[in-house]
Amino acid sequence: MIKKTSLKDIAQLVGVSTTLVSYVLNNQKINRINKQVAQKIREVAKSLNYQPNQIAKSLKTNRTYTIGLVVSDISNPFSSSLARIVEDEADTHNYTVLFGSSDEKLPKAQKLITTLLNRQVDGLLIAPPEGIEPQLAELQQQGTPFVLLDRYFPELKTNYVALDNYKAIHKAVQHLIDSGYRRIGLITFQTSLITLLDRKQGYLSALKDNRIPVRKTWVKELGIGSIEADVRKAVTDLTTGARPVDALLFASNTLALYGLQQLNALHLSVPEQVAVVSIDQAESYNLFQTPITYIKQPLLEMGQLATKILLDAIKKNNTITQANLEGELVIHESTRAVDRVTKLT
Amino acid sequence: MIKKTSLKDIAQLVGVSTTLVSYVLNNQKINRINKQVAQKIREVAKSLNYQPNQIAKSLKTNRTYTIGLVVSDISNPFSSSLARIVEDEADTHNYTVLFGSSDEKLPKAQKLITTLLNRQVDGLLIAPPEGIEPQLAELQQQGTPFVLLDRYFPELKTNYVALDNYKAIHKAVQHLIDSGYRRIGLITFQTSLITLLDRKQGYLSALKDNRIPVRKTWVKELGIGSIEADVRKAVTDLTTGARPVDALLFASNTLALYGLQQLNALHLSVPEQVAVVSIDQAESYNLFQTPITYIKQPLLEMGQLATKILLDAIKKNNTITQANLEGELVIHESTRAVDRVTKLT
DNA sequence: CTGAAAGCGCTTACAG
DNA sequence: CTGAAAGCGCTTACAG
Repeated sequence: MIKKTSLKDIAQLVGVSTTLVSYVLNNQKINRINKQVAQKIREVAKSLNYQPNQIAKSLKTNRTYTIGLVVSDISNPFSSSLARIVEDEADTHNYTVLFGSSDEKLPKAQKLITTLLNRQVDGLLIAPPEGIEPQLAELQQQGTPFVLLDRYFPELKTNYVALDNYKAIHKAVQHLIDSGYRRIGLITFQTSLITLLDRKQGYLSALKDNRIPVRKTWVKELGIGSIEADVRKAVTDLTTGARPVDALLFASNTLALYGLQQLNALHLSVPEQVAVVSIDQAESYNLFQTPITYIKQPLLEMGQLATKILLDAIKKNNTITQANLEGELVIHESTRAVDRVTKLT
Repeated sequence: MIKKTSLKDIAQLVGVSTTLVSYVLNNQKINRINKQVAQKIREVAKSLNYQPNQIAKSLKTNRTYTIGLVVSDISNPFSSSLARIVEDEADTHNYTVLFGSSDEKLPKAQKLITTLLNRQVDGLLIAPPEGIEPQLAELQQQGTPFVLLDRYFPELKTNYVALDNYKAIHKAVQHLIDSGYRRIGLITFQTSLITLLDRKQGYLSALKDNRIPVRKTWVKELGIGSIEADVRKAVTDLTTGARPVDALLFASNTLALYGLQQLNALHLSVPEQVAVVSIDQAESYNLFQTPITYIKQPLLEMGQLATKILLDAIKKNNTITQANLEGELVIHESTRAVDRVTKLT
């Protein structure tokens, strides 16, 4: 690697101190620097194609202009869409993004956070897995700026930006009921994350509000592990028993992706035999036989807001911001009201 | 932010020099250091929860253990899948990944590369847009390690890892022909990138090899811009004219995604009315009415190999590695041989 | 208007 | 077996 030009090189060539070069190239105290000298410095810097060493700058200023992004899996469309939004928003403020995937595993997430902090990121954007609370509390104590994304912990007073899950799901279930569906199945993950608890709660209370008794068998809570197989089984169980459900609610895009495949495999028509609602859009839903009704997460707003809150926090704004954004129910063909007679065939 | 503990803090507490602390914590010259002292240093480091400042280390060692990843758009499944693989492979070697999206735009890509280099990344993984050649040549001249991903420039002698596009598409078209299809449309991008030129070439020569005259109208080369609308129009044009094609080949996953939607909209059945092959898999194809035959890019191999080559290059290995990996044709229902009579209905 | 000097938190060749 | 010291490439308070 050829040696890059440094401030010193420029200083020597122009015959001034590095101090001056630094001031000029950073546009500081520019009003009391000799115009000619400044001009000359700029010229030489340009001709040598000077690029500041951000690392050296960081060591001195304690700012890296880098933020860390911890997602569950960057290859998941939810994460990667968010990553793109964060990237763009960060870029506006001259920040760069270092990322990592936790796979929802606590040790991985912990290690990731430590690694990113050793890299001296100025702050963190975290989609936290279960059990990370103690480490978050520690970050908070150390004064490390961070914002939680998508999930949060009610017992922790931290910045976060998430969907108003309760309301979103309540709305979705109400819509199903309004369209004439009564036997509504929910496929979700088994977890203590507030996100999914709220989703379940929204489902339960929407049923209750409409005086529809809930059946335990309608709710399938899957463990992590063999997700695809589990979803397929859950869909089969719910749709092909003696008293099948007439509508299915998927609590995440991954669940929906596999669930829809299974509906295809079972040759069930949507919504005639079973209506479908998914939380989280995915471009791919458009390939399905029937356009899917889904809860649209305000990803753009989530990503931008979270990034802004983080950058504010980095600038020593000490307020705590907690946002539960409203999801939009996008109604498509998959929840069309279906004639009861037809439906029972 | 509370001050983090530094080497100096530990040194003072233990009553030794920072030199010694550094050696111990980095396991260097450990055989000639007093065991007791070493032990004590480790204890204190632990009790103070010492975390090395990677930035300071980097300034001295000229190694950041960070690589830059320039993709076209991190929210595209191709990019994000690759990003995940790169992340994992990099992590194995204690490297972290800084990423950015170029949107296939030259100025964005240039700025990104500069930014990443100012961050002193040890090397770059780049999915290069058209026109970036001069900057790549410059990087090469400066001795900055980099590996091109997915695309490359024949006139530039650089490391790269890409698909053997010519062969892959040739194979796909041959398969269509073997299944009885003769009027094969290609939907691709208008570009000078070798990747897509090779794909087109593979298509043309497969037809030629089978003595099928090529019609210009069968090849749709779309500009960047309103991709979705253009794809939809291209699909409509190709499938609904007086002499429609009997098979469609999509040259990228984005093209296929929109194209399949349009086939749905046109109520065309696959493969009865038109067969479909796509380059690049996407989990989402599984939602389509008919499972899609596609060319499977060896993403895992691509990402891992590219990362390994880069890390080798960073370690001053001066060989140049160029890999054109073979794609696998995964045959599904969408290219099933269809009875000619049925097909013409 | 300009520069010498200290210092950010590390590493490491060198001396003892 | 251990430490003083230089230095990585910057920034910036201070002096003049």
